[in-house]
Amino acid sequence: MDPVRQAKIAELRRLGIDPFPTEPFLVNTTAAQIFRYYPQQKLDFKSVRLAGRLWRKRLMGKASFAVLRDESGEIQLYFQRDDFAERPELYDIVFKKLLDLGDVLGVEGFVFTTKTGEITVHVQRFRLLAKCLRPLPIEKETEEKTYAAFTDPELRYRMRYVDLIVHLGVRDIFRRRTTIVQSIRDFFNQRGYLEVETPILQPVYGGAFARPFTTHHEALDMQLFLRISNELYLKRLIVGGFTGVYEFSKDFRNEGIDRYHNPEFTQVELYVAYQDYLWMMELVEQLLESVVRQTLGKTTVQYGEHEIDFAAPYRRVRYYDAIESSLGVNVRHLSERELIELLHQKNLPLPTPPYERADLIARLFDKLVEPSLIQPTFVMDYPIELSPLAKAHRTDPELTERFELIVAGKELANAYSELNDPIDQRQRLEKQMALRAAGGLEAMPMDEDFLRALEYGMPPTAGLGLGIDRLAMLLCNVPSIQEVLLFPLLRPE
RNA sequence: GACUCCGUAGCUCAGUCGGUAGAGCACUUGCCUUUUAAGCAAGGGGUCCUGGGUUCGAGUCCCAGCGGAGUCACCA
Repeated sequence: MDPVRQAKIAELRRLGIDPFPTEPFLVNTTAAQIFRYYPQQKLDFKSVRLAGRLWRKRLMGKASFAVLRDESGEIQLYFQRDDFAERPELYDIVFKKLLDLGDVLGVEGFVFTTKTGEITVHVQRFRLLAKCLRPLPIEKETEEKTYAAFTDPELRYRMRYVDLIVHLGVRDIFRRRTTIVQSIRDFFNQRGYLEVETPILQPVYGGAFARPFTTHHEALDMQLFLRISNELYLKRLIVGGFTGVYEFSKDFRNEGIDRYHNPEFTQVELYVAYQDYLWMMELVEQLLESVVRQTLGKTTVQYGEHEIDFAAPYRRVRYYDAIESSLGVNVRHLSERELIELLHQKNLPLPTPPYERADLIARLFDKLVEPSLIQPTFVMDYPIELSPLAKAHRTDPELTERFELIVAGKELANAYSELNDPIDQRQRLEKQMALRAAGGLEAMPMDEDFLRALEYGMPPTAGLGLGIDRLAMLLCNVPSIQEVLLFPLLRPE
């Protein structure tokens, strides 16, 4: 804490001013409302009350200017000594000396326009609502230059409250993120799908392939995992008779951190009975077009150097065709040796063993094809080896009824016609376990309860996972996931 | 995990060839009744990330560590 400011607290108390008063301060307008309505309706602004942080002081002799920043924006304040004739120390001492930038302040007065044309609140009374004991990194801007910008990403994320105070644009990002989530929720609710909550603490993890976080329940003396996915629980609900369920799911993966990955992240997953992945593609197009329109008021979004158009329909391309048109080679029937040769040719390292042919192909796709897909593109019909929870393709048993939606070179959504044959499902999971065991990885117990649920019969179902963080990155035009997470994971201080 | 860059005042940064620690903003004091990056004048403020080493002397050079950013790898 700043000793100068601590001394000011003592001085305020001596003057009978509580630096942290209890009484509420009722506001009746905001900075943005004043700017919007005052020019037409001046009479409505004879007695305004607003609250926010003291953001700038331009002190002069008997009159001074200041700037107040509230949630809606900034507005200039005007103080005159004459207004405080009964207690001049309120102006000379309290306002001029004891109030600091960053203090939370309530003001009362009338709106006017200065000679230079700036809409300003002429303050007649003010009350300190909370003292700010640490100096804020307040930026000063001119047309050419920004002074003292608060830019260190670590500090911004570690002290997000300061970042939010200082950078109005950061608040906009998180408002927009909430708009995105709400418009997805509205879209699903309008169609009658049921929002549910399923366990975050799971005795067996599944539904994706990732290392989990492990924890322990004392009373049951039981190992538990933070979910890496909620897929298997939502499918149990389809077995249970719901025809459409979704969940905004915070998932946890014990893996590396980079600008696309945080150990906890958010997906929305949707499962709809009696539908397939072709139907789901159309739903996703409608969903995204609608969400983007509601969030931005149009269907296009600038992301880095690209303008991306979310208006339906989206291009559709089959997995092997996408690889062929990108590399000029049909890789589907190449031998393992030929695939390794191709990876060498393209200067790509091999995956860590044990790997299958499909893993080599996946590497080609991930490194060479996916990054080139900028406009929303459905890549369909993935190899069966890569998709253990997806139904085999109706016309080609080596493929699955699966699509990923790629936007700006990154996976945004993943969907299947869900595998509902319990015998096939068991075999596929067993094969995955065998592969893990061969790679020396810790064995993952089979989710027997999930298989039991399937044995009771799951209707044919279309399932979708959509990455909320990635969507927010796109619609906010930010290059890293940390910018759309209020509190991204950091090392301890 | 590998590599590259970075770490100096509350914030953003400069610091030459190794020779007394700097600027702007913020802060403190004074003047100023429509200013606006307000201005003018004066002033305070440093574990130069940490620990070693080289040197008469290290913010600067070397080594190690810690932290951050980026690229790659891992994450089917």
